[in-house]
Amino acid sequence: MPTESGRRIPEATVSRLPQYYRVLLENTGTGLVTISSDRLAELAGVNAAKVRKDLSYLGSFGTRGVGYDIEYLLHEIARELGLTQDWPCVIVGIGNLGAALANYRGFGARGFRVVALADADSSKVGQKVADLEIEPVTELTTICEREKVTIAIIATPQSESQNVADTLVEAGVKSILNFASGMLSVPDGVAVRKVDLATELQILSFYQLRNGNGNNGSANGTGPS
Amino acid sequence: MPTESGRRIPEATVSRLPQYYRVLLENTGTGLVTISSDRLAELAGVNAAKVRKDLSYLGSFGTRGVGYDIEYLLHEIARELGLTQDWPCVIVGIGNLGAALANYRGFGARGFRVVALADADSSKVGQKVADLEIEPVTELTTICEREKVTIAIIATPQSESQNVADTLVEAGVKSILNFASGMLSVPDGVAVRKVDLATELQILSFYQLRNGNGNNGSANGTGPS
DNA sequence: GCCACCTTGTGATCATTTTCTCTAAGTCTG
DNA sequence: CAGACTTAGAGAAAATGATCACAAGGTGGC
Ligand SMILES: NC(=O)c1ccc[n+]([C@@H]2O[C@H](COP(=O)([O-])OP(=O)(O)OC[C@H]3O[C@@H](n4cnc5c(N)ncnc54)[C@H](O)[C@@H]3O)[C@@H](O)[C@H]2O)c1
Ligand SMILES: NC(=O)c1ccc[n+]([C@@H]2O[C@H](COP(=O)([O-])OP(=O)(O)OC[C@H]3O[C@@H](n4cnc5c(N)ncnc54)[C@H](O)[C@@H]3O)[C@@H](O)[C@H]2O)c1
Repeated sequence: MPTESGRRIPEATVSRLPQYYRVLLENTGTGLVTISSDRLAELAGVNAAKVRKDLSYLGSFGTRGVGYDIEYLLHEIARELGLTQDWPCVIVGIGNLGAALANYRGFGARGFRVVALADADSSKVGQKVADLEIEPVTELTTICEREKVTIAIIATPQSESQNVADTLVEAGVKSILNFASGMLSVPDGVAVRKVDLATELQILSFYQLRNGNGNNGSANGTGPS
Repeated sequence: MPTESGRRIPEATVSRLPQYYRVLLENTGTGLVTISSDRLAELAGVNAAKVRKDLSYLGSFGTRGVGYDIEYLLHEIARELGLTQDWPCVIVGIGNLGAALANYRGFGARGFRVVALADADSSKVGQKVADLEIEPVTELTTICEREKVTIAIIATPQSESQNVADTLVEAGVKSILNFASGMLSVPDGVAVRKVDLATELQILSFYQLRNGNGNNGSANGTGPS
């Protein structure tokens, strides 16, 4: 059910667009103007046919015999992914991981701006991390409204994650990135993605056992739930 | 090309086994002895038929009319994922993220033990993080051999990640969890999994644009590269 | 022991994703 | 300007994964 045009972009494609985007960005300084699907595929670590199929969902703006105009392609992907706008983010749970994320200057670079931090621990509230003051998690609703937060990052212990998610959803947040290990129940229309260390390690463990089967694991975040 | 039996476990199934494992673990204290595919599916946030299909790849040890014996199922999944053995891990790049990972007591719990830390910054070398002394990255080969490292976690800047990976592969490491954003080229038989914040956020951004399409994003780590 | 009830395991079907192949469209050289 | 060459785009086929539907097997009540 696409918002504007008739084309529907497959989930698998969506999860690869950021990779292409990154690779293209890395090629903007090099004087290159165009890039072929072959080269892009090589840099992104995927199959060239896949690149062409993926990009064809965005429209047909490659030039046969030449390739894709890098600037234009960047612009199109950015538009499709919504990277042309600003997404204010909040991080909930400023422990080991939350603090590292807050200090991470690197995704703030491209539209994702951490605008608030929240924690339940009163001894942490008021402390400054990465120039932001940690606020009490009881104020979460207020914070989200004040800052027009659209994306929330949960880095609390697993036991608290559902509560926090409920509050966030209540406050109108529509996208959640969850670092706690459990599953989150959210209403339709709210997107959740999970990053789970333990899962990743366990998958590696599996392939370690079956070593030499040529299966390279595979990058994250791609598949359907 | 499975190691022992004739059954081959699909990649998609492998990436769900850790979820089942976690859910089952959370149900060991509750006095419950068995669990039905329905209940397990609900707790893991997937379809019941999928649970049964997945588990059927491990063999048929459910009891019709009753469900699966929790202890036995845990044991079987652990065996399949190789969680019955110890996997010594090294973390390379002890910055914001690397330090958070090193301090994280939680995956050390189940077979994954961080046994060494390495960094290129000489001012960090010798410091202690989580009771481990940071060693120079130039010693990486020695460290891997000394500690019999099988899984490496890369948390260096992206620019260094390929170099580090090459060294690790050289030293015989067969599984890499990469937090840097780029792609890693590794020989066949080495598994790489990637955790990329920027990618996750960008995917969320996409679904934020197309809001209300009923697509919940979907959990990570499932899909093929 | 028979019967009503549950729940697994699996063959069949459907959907999605990946890959292959080939054509059409363009560039570049001479 | 013609011909060689490069590369996107699209249709078809193959592979993989999700879901359905139901028979087979097992439990517990009586
Ligand atoms: N640290 C890591 O490397 C790592 C890796 C993978 C997963 N995780 C997961 O990320 C989460 C956080 O890990 P961590 O190591 O940072 O833990 P942590 O204990 O260091 O931090 C958790 C923080 O959440 C806060 N908190 C607790 N309840 C809260 C609530 N209801 N609302 C807001 N804040 C609350 C705590 O005060 C604390 O500051 C855990 O679920 C963990 O499993 C962490
Ligand atoms: N911090 C985060 O929340 C976060 C989130 C997502 C992704 N990342 C990625 O994780 C990586 C690390 O992020 P960070 O915030 O910890 O960065 P950081 O700069 O804090 O830490 C990087 C560490 O790597 C060390 N290092 C540099 N070159 C090295 C080499 N050749 N060998 C060994 N160590 C080396 C540095 O000395 C430093 O200690 C980056 O690639 C970043 O993009 C970080």
